[in-house]
Amino acid sequence: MSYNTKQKELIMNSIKKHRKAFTVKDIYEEVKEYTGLTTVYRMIDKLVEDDMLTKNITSDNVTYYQYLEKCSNENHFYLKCEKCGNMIHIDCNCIEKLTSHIFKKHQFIPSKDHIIINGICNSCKKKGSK
Amino acid sequence: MSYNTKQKELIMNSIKKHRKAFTVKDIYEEVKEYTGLTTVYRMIDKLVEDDMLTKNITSDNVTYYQYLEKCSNENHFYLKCEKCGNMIHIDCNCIEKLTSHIFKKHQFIPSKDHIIINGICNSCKKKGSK
DNA sequence: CTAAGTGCAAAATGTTTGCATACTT
DNA sequence: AAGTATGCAAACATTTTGCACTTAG
Repeated sequence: MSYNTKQKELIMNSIKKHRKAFTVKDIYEEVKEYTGLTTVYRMIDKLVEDDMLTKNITSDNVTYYQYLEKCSNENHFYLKCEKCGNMIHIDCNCIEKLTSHIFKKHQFIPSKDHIIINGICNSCKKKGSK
Repeated sequence: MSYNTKQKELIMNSIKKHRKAFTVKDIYEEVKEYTGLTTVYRMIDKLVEDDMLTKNITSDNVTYYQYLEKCSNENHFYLKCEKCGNMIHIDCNCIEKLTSHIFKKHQFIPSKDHIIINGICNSCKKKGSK
């Protein structure tokens, strides 16, 4: 049903190395000697389908992916910095409070896999305002 | 510094009519008799810069814009349905609780303009699971 | 041997840019 | 008149598709 290939292994290794906030290009650059761009796209698409990666597109149209570790708890809550693009994983029950509130009071099922709050991270804040 | 034109007025009217979850195409379709696509892009870009619109790109690469009303309070909190694409505006202090927590405990400045939680809305939930 | 995977080139899509023209003020 | 806005066509970037070829099992 699914074959193991050198290309898949290469791409998977590259993804695991980057883990967070990588682009298709990032991966392709690392594997292009042995793998075509199409294959990278196809594999990343499948990983997103299989919930191994999250896909985020910034307001300037750059698509970032992030490798989802199989966490022990189901919190996948990220603070995403609008300046540097970094996604900071937060393990805090504050998000559970919010999601259960949303579910109960607003009749909406928040997606637990990846809740993302945009903003400015601490180090970008320090670097000063634009 | 800025001139008033028929095109701007047309585009602005169309945006205000749609208000939420519209695409460049949606607007263009409405004004194309009198306005070119480039102008629509340029105007929407400017409105985003000026914080009159928010820009969101879904995981299948569709760019939606949303007109930000000048609300009395500064809550711009949306629940975005991953199925139907609808963005539901929520006026509830739960979000302030969360943002002040994030600010205090996680040294991160959440963007107040548009906080979006993804998930499944009530009517899509009722329609059954895929 | 067969199904799955690959990779090229081409197509499709969405967005931006250069430039000549037209419009506002 | 001067600065701004417009719109076409072309450029661009990213992603997808068709198809012949290769590879894993």
